[in-house]
Amino acid sequence: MNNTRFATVVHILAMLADNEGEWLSSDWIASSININPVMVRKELGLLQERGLVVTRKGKEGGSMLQKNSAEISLADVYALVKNADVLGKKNLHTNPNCPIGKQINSELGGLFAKTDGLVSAYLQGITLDEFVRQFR
Amino acid sequence: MNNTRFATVVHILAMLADNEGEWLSSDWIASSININPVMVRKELGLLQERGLVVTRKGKEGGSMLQKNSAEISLADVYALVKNADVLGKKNLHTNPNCPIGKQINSELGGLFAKTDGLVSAYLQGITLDEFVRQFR
DNA sequence: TTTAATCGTAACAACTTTTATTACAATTAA
DNA sequence: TTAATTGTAATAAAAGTTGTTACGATTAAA
Repeated sequence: MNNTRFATVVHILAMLADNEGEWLSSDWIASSININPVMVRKELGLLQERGLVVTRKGKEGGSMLQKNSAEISLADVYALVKNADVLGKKNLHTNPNCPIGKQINSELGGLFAKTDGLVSAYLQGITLDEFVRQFR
Repeated sequence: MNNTRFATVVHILAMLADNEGEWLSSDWIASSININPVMVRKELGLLQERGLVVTRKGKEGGSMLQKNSAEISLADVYALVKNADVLGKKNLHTNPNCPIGKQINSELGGLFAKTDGLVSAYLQGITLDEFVRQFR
């Protein structure tokens, strides 16, 4: 991946986990990451959809974790931000008249899936709680 | 990763492995992938630097494998095309006055390195020979 | 009831990365 | 000498990423 979304979402969740029971505003979180608060709100929207955080609008609004931080894994974050396979994209339009071109995408498909599975399984074993505990 | 370079380089190597001892032109290889031959030549240049292929210029020129396909692993390909970590980029400029902002990049650094290592180790165990053998 | 803070979201701009393409000098086998 | 090929620069086009502004809707508190 060539973006900062995983790092951003982990940062957001780490802030929430470190301030359990408090409504943190997107502005406040953004100022720790040093990015635009709109970017934070976009990610928070996805985190809400997945039931990981709950958000309250209006004055004194903000977000907090909806689940215990021991019940959130980094694989949840990965699934949220994943928009490409670990090994990248296939070349669509390979030549069907070439033996290699004809079959390679099916072979690459299997390889890509296994590689992604490996990463997800690894991240599944790391909870937000464990990750944040390192900060203390 | 959000590009096709891994798929492209594997395709190139698969073609060369499937035609051992023959000089394949970048045009010929490109026509199987259905991309521009210049893209193929760029990747071939990197493969040469790493001693994986040898290229001959001029008429009847082209490329062939320099190593046995059983001595080339997909980790070699990954190392060649890798330009970002599996989990993406860190947010540089995090707030040093925030306990999370201050430490998160060091924590993420460890996580990113372990994840990348996992992928490389997996790919290390797959040779080009094995991969190409699937086509037969 | 009013005010002020906050979210949600659209719209757009700026920047970076990726891919495609053209062109041509240098090289080499026939 | 010719024709095919590589190497590479230059540039353009497309796609992806990040930053920013703006503003309506919502909500707690004064």
